[in-house]
Amino acid sequence: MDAAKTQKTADFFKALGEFNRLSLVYELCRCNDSQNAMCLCDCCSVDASVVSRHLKVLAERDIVTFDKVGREKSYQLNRNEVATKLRELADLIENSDCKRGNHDV
Amino acid sequence: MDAAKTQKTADFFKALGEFNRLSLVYELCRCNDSQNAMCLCDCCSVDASVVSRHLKVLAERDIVTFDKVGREKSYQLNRNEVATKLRELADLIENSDCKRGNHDV
DNA sequence: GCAATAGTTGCATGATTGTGCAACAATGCA
DNA sequence: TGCATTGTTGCACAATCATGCAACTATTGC
Repeated sequence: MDAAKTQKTADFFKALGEFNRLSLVYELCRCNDSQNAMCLCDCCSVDASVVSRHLKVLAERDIVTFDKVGREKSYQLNRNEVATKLRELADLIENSDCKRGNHDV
Repeated sequence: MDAAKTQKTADFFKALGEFNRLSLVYELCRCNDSQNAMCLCDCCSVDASVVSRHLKVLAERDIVTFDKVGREKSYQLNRNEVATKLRELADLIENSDCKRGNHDV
């Protein structure tokens, strides 16, 4: 596991590791339809600028994606990507150890 | 999803979302045997006090557990707990949406 | 008892981060 | 064209956090 990859994984977790950002993820998780930023503001009681910045972080980590339509940005949860990453780490943690010779995952 | 639970999950991710802490997790992941703190110091080039504090954070989140034997503390990764938590969120993210009526996970 | 080893804690510090407000750009609508 | 709506960005500020050092406790071994 090289340092760059470790850093990237840490950044992924860090993005999920903040209350309001995780609330946004849950909100997007609940609704199958994509939501615009103003709608997402309602789920966490902070300024719109804060939501904007949080969504930017989530998008940078590929946790959410968005389509720009007119003046609105429509966000949706990147379900496959996020679930896959979480399962990858779960598998690594559960299965890799010295005895099985799995040193380098 | 109530706020307290969301906060707890966020704290779990935050604990994994820091480079040196994640490196410690990977290090414990690689070796099936439990490792003492001084041994774990080698995997990230920071002061022993820093490692001590990081391990404390990981233990508070149930990511690692330890046995105290004499003056040494022997750490091991809480594989089941961590893998289960990661898979739970993966399942939630992949499966829950309004259409399936799964609002409240 | 004394020195060495393992680990923790207090303190100071620099960096990062979350936040609100105000100003701004861009788009839609009347 | 004028105005409302959506969203972003600059700025300031407070809080959190990662870190190193030094001092400390506790245990082991001589």
